[in-house]
Amino acid sequence: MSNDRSYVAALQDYYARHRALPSYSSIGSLLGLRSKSSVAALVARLKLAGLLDSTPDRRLAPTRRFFERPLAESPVHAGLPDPIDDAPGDALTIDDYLIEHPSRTVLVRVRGDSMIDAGVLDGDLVVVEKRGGARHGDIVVAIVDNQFTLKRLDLERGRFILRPENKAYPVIRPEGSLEIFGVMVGLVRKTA
Amino acid sequence: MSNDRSYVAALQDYYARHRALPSYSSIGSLLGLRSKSSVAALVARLKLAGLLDSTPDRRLAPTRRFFERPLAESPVHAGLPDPIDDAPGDALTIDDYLIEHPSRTVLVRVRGDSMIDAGVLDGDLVVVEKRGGARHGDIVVAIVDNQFTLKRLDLERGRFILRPENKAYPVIRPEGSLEIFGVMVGLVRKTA
DNA sequence: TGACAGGGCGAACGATCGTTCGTTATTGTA
DNA sequence: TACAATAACGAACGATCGTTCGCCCTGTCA
Repeated sequence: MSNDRSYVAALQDYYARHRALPSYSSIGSLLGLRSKSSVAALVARLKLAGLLDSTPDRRLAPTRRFFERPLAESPVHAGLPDPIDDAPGDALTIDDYLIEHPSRTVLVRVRGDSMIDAGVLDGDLVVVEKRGGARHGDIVVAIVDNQFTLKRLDLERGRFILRPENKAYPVIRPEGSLEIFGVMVGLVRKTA
Repeated sequence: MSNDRSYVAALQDYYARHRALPSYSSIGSLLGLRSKSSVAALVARLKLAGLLDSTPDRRLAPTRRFFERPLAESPVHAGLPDPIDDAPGDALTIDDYLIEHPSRTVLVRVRGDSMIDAGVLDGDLVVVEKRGGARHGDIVVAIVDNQFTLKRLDLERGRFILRPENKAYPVIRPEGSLEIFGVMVGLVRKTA
């Protein structure tokens, strides 16, 4: 029922505070349900609604939908979309949005404007997933002359080249093998 | 031991996949520890390191630190690729980095390429701080014809105008007052 | 070389978990 | 009014939880 809405809200608050879901009995006292079976029924409903899920070891876990914000009309400008609804909507945090494999992901500060035509500016942070296997077309962090460099990986006559996205810079044609540090999977910029 | 590092990595990946931490025995089989007491010792170490925490009902929960990503600040890099290892360089969460005032901050999806020369591409997420007071030079989200639009706020003969960062688009000269929704303070892009 | 500390093992334990089942109260519909 | 569906209760149960304890390796270092 629509009572469930407020229950979900309480669970969302709890999760936001602790980054974990409580146990059934804790849910109970949290929501004012005295019986664990009521909680079990609620959980079943929420699983059906696609808000909750179970991990492989049968622990309760929120789904992506759990984090979606409810549609709220902007009080001032009728008919105006609340911009948060245009947001990814399925991510609690930006980190979660950008980082799929935390253990393999690092942030690298961009120096220079050699990728400016790809919308990568000096000072930006690039989200890099460390892996060897990159495909042409990817923007990669390569190791050239013992230095990190961010370039577009491309293919030229069957050989990999590193192409800057700025006509003022030359294409890099590595001799021998090309060492790929990782692949750019995202970008973060802080303005002022 | 620095073995803990790989343990943490596995836990981070697990959490990224399920948005919940596994139980002790699951942690055990996940990490190759056959005894729950080994897991308990590990958990104690990680709590001491400030990576894990307990909820009021004694459930395991990650701390903010758990989500931090290493930041490779210097492009200069001598040894083999692993800036992760205890690099004095700091670590940060992207949310903390970008969002100073959570309650006033909102994400807006960019549509179109009118700001491409400012490195803002179609599909990017713009971090917007809701406030009326903007200064010329700021990139702002304005409300024009009941629609959000992202433009550079500029001054022309004492009047505010909205300047796209793309020569193919016209400058917007609002008649009457100009309604500012908020100021862009950051940008997030997810790359395939 | 011997002591020691760190990390892991394995068994045992009480506490808590989530499930199940039968019951009750309320509500909307036939 | 009768009936079905919904939401909650409360008790009981086996399973799993996290803790604790003692023991065993394996490096390190004086």
